[in-house]
Amino acid sequence: MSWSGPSDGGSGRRGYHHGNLREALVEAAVELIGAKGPAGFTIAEAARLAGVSPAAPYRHFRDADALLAEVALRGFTLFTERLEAAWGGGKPEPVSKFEDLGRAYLAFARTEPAYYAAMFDSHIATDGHAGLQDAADRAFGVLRDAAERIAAAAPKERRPPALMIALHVWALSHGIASLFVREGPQRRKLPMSPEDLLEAGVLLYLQSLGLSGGA
Amino acid sequence: MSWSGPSDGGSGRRGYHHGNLREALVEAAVELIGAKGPAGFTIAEAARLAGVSPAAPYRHFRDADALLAEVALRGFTLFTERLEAAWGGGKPEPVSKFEDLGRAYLAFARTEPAYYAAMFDSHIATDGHAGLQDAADRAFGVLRDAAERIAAAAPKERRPPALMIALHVWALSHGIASLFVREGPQRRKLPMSPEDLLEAGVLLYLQSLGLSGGA
DNA sequence: TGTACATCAGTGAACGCGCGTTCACTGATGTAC
DNA sequence: TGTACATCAGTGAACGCGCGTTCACTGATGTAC
Repeated sequence: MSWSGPSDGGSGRRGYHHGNLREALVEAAVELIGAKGPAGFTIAEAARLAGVSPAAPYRHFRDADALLAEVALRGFTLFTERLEAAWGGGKPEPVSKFEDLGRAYLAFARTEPAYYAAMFDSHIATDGHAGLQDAADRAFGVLRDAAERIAAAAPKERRPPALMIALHVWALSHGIASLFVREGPQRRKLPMSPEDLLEAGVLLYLQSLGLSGGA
Repeated sequence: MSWSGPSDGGSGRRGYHHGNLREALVEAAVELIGAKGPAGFTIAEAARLAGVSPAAPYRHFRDADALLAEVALRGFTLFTERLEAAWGGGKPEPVSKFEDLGRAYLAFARTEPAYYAAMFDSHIATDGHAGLQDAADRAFGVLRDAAERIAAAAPKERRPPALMIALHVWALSHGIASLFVREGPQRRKLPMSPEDLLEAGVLLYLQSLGLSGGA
């Protein structure tokens, strides 16, 4: 009955050995986190979702935390890619590309709530999960590089510190994403989209630094 | 051996009946949330901490969510008080009191991490917990009123919308609190305190609106 | 003031559940010769 | 090319655990008369 060789028809399972269980577990974790938040996922349920016995995950992950950290790691990597793509080296026009970067931040929180939650809501201890801190640093690095480019437009003697700009814009983006994109009692109706709110905030901010055109 | 009447010496327990179990459970929940996050607390452990059988809490709370919602509710109320005290009606000088308001926001996140987590990290559904949304609204109201007072300083024909100011400042404060005050892989070393970062951001922002003196 | 009674708040035992983790095992895969 | 063997990845059964929730109960409190 099999026309397709060793495959079993799309599940990825190849008989007794799964073939790609590590990937399947990460995908399952993402799905579960998306459905119930970082607290609502368990190794056992991820195993079930991957169609495997509850002992199997331990061949690939030390414990639930390690799996969660892997999801966060991939989340930061994906996040970095999305931010880099949006920034695009700041060409052709840095300020408008900087706005695109902000929009990409919110878009990520919106379209990848599971990754976003694993990255920012799971409160994983960073030590013991090598690479996680680095991955988070790389994501922030995109923003910092962009801020450097933006700051460079100011005359040298009154150039604002790029790191400060990056921190302000990051915090504003994260705050808007947390308060107005995600669910919770703090969420409220806005008279505008989160994207527009962020754009207005960033433009006003850059304006006060003399880095953006007019009132 | 008892010099103090019906008390049993400080635990609040008065014999068979606890006397104030509802309060004790809320306090226990706050303590547990502070120690392990909103996900790491259970009704059973709160009962144990209050020195009571695991069935007792059900006389006071429908389930764990109801207890968590009560913590969040009290958190928002306390938060409102702190913010109001810091703002102090904007006297004597609105802009500097507005900065105090921001500092109070961060101070709350720092000194009351359990309440802060219950309010912003627990992802309680707001429906079914009457009063929670209102309490959150009142906290935001302090910020919105302050923003209105600040905006009123601008000439009428080019006065920025106070709601927008309130939303921007709230998001910036919340972002800084989430990223730089609380633990997690996203937290990084800052070249300044979160308080100074917020103050600089708010001043620059107000400046672009023509609402603050300076550079 | 005393007594009977109603109400209330907490008990403790019990239940079923799902989880994390371990263990000896076994089927599948890859490799040496 | 074939065979023996080592290694690897998943099995399934089992364990102890703590949780949420229920139940009939009982001790304490308050109140009517």
